[in-house]
Amino acid sequence: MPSGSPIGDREREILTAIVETFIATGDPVGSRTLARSNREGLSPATIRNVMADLADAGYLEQPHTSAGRVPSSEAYRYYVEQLTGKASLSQEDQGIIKDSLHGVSDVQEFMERTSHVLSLISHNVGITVAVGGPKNALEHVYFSRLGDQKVLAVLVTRSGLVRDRVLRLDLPQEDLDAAARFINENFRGWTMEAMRAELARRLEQERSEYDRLMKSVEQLYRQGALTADETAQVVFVEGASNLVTGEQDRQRLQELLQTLEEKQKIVELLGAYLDAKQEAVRVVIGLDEALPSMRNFVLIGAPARVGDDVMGSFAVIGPTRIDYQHTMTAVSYIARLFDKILNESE
Amino acid sequence: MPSGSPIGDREREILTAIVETFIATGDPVGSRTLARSNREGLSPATIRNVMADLADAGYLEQPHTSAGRVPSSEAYRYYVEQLTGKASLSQEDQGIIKDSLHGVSDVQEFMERTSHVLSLISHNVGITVAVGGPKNALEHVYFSRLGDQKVLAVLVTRSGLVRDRVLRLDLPQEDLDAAARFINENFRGWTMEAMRAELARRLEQERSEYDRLMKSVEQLYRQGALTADETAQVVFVEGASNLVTGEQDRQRLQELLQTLEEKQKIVELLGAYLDAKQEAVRVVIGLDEALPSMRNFVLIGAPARVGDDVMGSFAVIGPTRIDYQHTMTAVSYIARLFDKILNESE
DNA sequence: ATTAGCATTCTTGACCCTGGAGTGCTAAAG
DNA sequence: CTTTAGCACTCCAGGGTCAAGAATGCTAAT
Repeated sequence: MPSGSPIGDREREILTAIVETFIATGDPVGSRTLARSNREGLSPATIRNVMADLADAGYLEQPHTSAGRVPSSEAYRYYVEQLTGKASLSQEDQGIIKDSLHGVSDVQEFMERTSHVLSLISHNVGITVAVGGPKNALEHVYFSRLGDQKVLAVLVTRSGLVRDRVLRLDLPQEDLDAAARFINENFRGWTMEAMRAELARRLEQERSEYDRLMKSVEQLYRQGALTADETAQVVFVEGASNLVTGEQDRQRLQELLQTLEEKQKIVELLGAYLDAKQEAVRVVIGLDEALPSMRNFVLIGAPARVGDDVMGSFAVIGPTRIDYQHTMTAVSYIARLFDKILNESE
Repeated sequence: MPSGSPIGDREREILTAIVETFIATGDPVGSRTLARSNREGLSPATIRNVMADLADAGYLEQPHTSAGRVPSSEAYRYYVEQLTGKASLSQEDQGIIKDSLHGVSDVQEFMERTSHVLSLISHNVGITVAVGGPKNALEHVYFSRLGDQKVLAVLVTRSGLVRDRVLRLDLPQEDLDAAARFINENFRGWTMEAMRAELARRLEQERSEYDRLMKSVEQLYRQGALTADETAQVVFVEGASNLVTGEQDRQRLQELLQTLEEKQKIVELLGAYLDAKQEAVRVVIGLDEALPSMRNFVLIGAPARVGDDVMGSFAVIGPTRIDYQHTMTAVSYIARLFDKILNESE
């Protein structure tokens, strides 16, 4: 054992070889097969020794005594770190993306199509989340009386995310129009966050005055007409059928599909792991910590940003033996494309 | 054989018994089991004779020589017709529905939650489609300049369906506002269809005049800002995980899931079978004619209507051995609830 | 018109067996 | 000290056989 340093040169090489052949074949890999495909002619016995070391160090696991080795989560993490990230997306994939996203210019639609595209080119589950985050710039609001006691509030952000909700309010249309005009004139272009803060301040200040306008605004504000925060997400999950090809048994498969149906959970998952600050693609190995049904599944995702605003996220969920390099470049490509398209369209 | 009349009294009884036990157990049912559970003490041999007749008439099928009989599509159709439709939904199910739909008042949200509810209480796939049909009454439109050459058009129907799209247009905001005011003042409450027709007429008429307002309106109209027709649907498919429990093999399961992911196909399917005119629940047996992957699956659906306007449809898709009675009452209950809730909220 | 009896057919699950792949250890070779 | 060859051992996967069970169709008796 190369005591001390966790992994030496030879170990690294063998480890990546194991990970790669396992990803390719799906079968536990043994010393024999490895020896054959290895560039430097190492004998199976040598490899066996190294493998034993790696197993001790926690990088490999044995399904049972006389089977080959399977990479552990640790191994995948290590493997992913090794990846250069230099690869670029194949012409074919770029073509698929271009075709699907042709002419799209608003966030929602981009997200919807993208989840599909991601599932197509990754052959796994493509997920996108659009959050109406507090950093979004307000384009305008619109209120419309729907019937007795009901008001429809439509809120549009600069990037084209539309959020509508029905409120229980009883205001005449003219008051609604006045309130909308007031907000649009004063706050167009503000971030949701800032707008809400300022609005709260003014409402506080002018509390005493029994201004009709401000009263309407206050009621709307209270009822959440102006929120477009984390709870206002739109989630797209596509390509669940790709999971059937995997080697899970029925039960696990069902649990997986169920989990994917719980959009809320998915949003939390992405939210928890995809840091707004980080630019690049992030790979999360060991999803079962958050979601037990996701044992042996990984998340490859990136935040969706326009300039410095985070509009949501892109992700692929697939088995640990996913094609990391390919998926990572795909996700990253799409994230960059998103920024580019949305930025220029403003 | 009771020659002539397709099915006699005894035949009918035995046929329904077969269908029911097959639905309950999922195994091909043989003469022996049937004889035991049958109220009038008929011997297995007698039953065998009848079964042979029914098989000749095309109501039963044999997986293989020495297995029991399985109902054919014909048998299910016959069985469903026998159903009284008198059953009412259990308290429990009503509770689930009430809880999920509490406080919902707009179509979209109703649809979204309903697809979930349907999948929950049917233990199958729940589907809802909201179409912005031409019969919808216009509540109002709103246009907003998004950036260079881009306009966001928001169209709200009386029932709360919101349709937004981005157009390639270059008009100043004031023109957009004027156009919106014009449309809202003149056409609020009209059906989309009528509004579009009238608008087309007026545009035609006033063609010569180079009215700035009408020019804006025309451009918007041309770009489809005012369409909310069949192509503008929102589809919700929920509960695909329920299919895993079925006895399909991997391949079929995957095909099924893929089909369900193709929302467009689903919409067409519902559209093809759910006639707007019919009031009640409709059961379609033999889905594979339209969608090969849907062999042995049935559709139980009803149009979603508010008054006389069709807003979309509710449906459950499940295996032929679904609980017809239960599912039918559930779908019908929801369809009625939809009408009730949406009607009163207007 | 029913039913009992019987030979026949076909699936299903249990069981056994063998081949192949892989491991770990020991001892020899570099 | 590192590498390798050899070998005994373990375990899974697949194939084959077998017996049990469930139904059937037919014939003959009621």
